[in-house]
Amino acid sequence: MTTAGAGIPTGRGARPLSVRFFLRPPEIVARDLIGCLLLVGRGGRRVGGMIVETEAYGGVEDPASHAYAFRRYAGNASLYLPAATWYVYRSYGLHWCANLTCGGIPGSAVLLRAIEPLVGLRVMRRRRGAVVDALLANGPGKLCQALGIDRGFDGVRMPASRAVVLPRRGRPAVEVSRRIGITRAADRPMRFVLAGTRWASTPTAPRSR
DNA sequence: GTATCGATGATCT
DNA sequence: GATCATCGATACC
Repeated sequence: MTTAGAGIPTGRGARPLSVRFFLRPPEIVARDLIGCLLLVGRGGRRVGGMIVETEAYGGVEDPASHAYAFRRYAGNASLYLPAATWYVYRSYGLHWCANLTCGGIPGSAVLLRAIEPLVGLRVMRRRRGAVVDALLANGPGKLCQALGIDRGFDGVRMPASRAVVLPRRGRPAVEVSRRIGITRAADRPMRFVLAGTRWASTPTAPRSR
């Protein structure tokens, strides 16, 4: 079997995460996604890496969620689709942010915030421009740019040929902190970071806004 | 290393 | 017209 570093299986022996994996509350899914391998694209253009930072959004019960109080508009329809569906939206008018929907709470999802780049480094470097590898995918907008995730992924259910998540080995140490860049429900401990990683957006709890 | 600030424009009200 | 689940540059420690 081939690996992509850190003992992560990338070859034929690895099965993608099942839909059942995502049929749980977003905090559980967000924590368990840390250490998993995200792969996007096929063949020579396949890119990806180990998930090192996520945030949980509690759907209709979470004031910070786009689905809070059952809000519905054209752009957030995917949040209400079944678990393991991509919800991709535009942030600040120019960046993309990628989520995977969860079960337990309607409209709940996990925001993918950072990966350790492992597969397709040349492609990711080209997409991101001349930046150091530490800045390739250490933020939700940068992650989407490096992986080529855009609106075309919105509403697509996992696993799909265009993207898969492979399980991790073991139980990595995960640190919990406040979510980044939000004002409502900012105190909730719903951000998850692989302990000791240098690939997350910020190593410690972020500033409060 | 951490904090602050302005650009940015699609999306929503 | 207001609002950002951001980014990158800059200033400072």
